[in-house]
Amino acid sequence: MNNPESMSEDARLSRDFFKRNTVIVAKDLLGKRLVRLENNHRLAGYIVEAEAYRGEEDLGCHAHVGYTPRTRIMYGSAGHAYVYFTYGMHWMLNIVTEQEGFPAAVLIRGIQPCEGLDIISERRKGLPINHWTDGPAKICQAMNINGELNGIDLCAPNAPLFVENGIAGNAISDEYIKTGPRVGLFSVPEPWKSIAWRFILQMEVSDEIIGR
DNA sequence: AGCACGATTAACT
DNA sequence: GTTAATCGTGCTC
Repeated sequence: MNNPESMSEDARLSRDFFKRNTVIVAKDLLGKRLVRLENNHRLAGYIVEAEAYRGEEDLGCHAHVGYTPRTRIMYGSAGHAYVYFTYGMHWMLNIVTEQEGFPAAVLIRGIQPCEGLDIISERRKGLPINHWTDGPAKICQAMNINGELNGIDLCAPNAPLFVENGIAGNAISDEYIKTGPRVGLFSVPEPWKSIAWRFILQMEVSDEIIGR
């Protein structure tokens, strides 16, 4: 990471980035670029909202039930995709974090599209641009992310899905980051229901801001 | 084998 | 603000 070449703004995030405390990773993912390659298309968007789900202790985390076929991926090594199906119709994208054996992941809840807008608009037909990718299942619809990508390594050289260092290694100032309770945990006991592990980027991400 | 519920979304009143 | 859509997962019988 000390090599200037690896700090270029388009560098893919390494496994070391994800292999840290989940709450920190969730916050640090704000402003990074989520990239999806399919066929000859490149779709991308800046991550503007993310949530941390951390360990069996966290009663909001799927892994609170322990190691099952569904939670298996979260127990694996960092930087892998945990894609799951819910409400009978929606896919959700998470990125596995922390040490192997400790189940945790970051849920990607919102992105600001920046590449492949024609395809994204086609897939989100009829809806206004600000509602194309402002929810976890909407991102998966827009980027064609489904169970086939569950368990893939986002740090592999040929990965069809990965995250790029959108802001050239610079952290975003806390004044632009809003925190709050995670969404949708209706029957989860406290303190997990209210813990402020949701992170939202409050500013519009522009090429100027990220120094391109 | 059956059941309750879900890290949601879109359409509607 | 309310609600239907729709099915995998984990738990109980």
